[in-house]
Amino acid sequence: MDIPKELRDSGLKATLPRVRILQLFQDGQHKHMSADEVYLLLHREPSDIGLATVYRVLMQLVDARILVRNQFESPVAVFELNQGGLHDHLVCTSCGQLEEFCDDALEHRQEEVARKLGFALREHSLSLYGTCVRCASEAGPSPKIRRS
Amino acid sequence: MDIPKELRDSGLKATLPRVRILQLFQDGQHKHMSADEVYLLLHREPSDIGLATVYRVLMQLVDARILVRNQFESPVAVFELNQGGLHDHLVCTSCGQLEEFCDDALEHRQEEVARKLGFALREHSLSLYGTCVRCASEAGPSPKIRRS
DNA sequence: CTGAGTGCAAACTTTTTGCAGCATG
DNA sequence: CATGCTGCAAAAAGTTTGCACTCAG
Repeated sequence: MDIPKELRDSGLKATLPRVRILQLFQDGQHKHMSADEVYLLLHREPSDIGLATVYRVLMQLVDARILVRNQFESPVAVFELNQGGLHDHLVCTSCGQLEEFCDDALEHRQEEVARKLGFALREHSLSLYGTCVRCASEAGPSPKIRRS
Repeated sequence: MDIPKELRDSGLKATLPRVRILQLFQDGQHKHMSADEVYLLLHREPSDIGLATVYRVLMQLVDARILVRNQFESPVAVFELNQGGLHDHLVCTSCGQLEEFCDDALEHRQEEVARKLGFALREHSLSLYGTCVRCASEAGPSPKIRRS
């Protein structure tokens, strides 16, 4: 899809930082990125886009519903394309591998629980933490995630 | 339960900061607290417990499985007593009201999904966001949560 | 008594903001 | 060419750490 157009359709000027950042997400190389990771990727080739701009652009893209912000366990926010559905995550606590999934039964049951408690459900965030096959089979996988 | 004993059973000396902090949680007045809230509550009566100590104690209590750390939408970590089960949350995005629940069907289904994707599930974090009855009925409820 | 624990202040990390200049539409 | 956007640097906000002193066991 034409990125400048997509931006303009959302009421944003198609400036270089915005185009480059959105491109990073659409390239699909890295589906989940923190502001910092975006900044580093941008600067793999010379660029003078500032970190503050990265934060501003990410926020605008979230407001424009182009991206979604996730706040897994750590205090760093992580962004990804808003692909409707697919907002649930399964994180390997050994290697950090991240799987996405969308399960209708789960979504359904959540609706039900919320209704039972008198809430109108608007959003949800479900993250499962465990060990992926690869790490489970290895003897002592080095924990890259957090010390907690 | 005897708080000093509970601490010693976990291998922690029963020091004043630890006792007072754990007391705050067991009093049940505030089930969910950030480090900052704990610090403020402690200082409602004169006290020289430092914020750094609050953070250290909270971390130790989490390590000791007495507390659980939650990272809802915002970047602030929120702590609560580890009551086994009951780890899911329903947050009203208008007034901030927080309901806890535990739904076997959901837990079960999560296990299943994880297994299907080849993961050994260890933990999960589910947060539902919506509008509670009270806020839904009011005209324009003031959003106290965050602007995102 | 003695090491674990503490208070304070300073460092760190992540994110936000103020402002003067730049570039898009 | 006007305003929205940007880069930089500085400030916030949340959390962690270094160090000398204190207190629980």
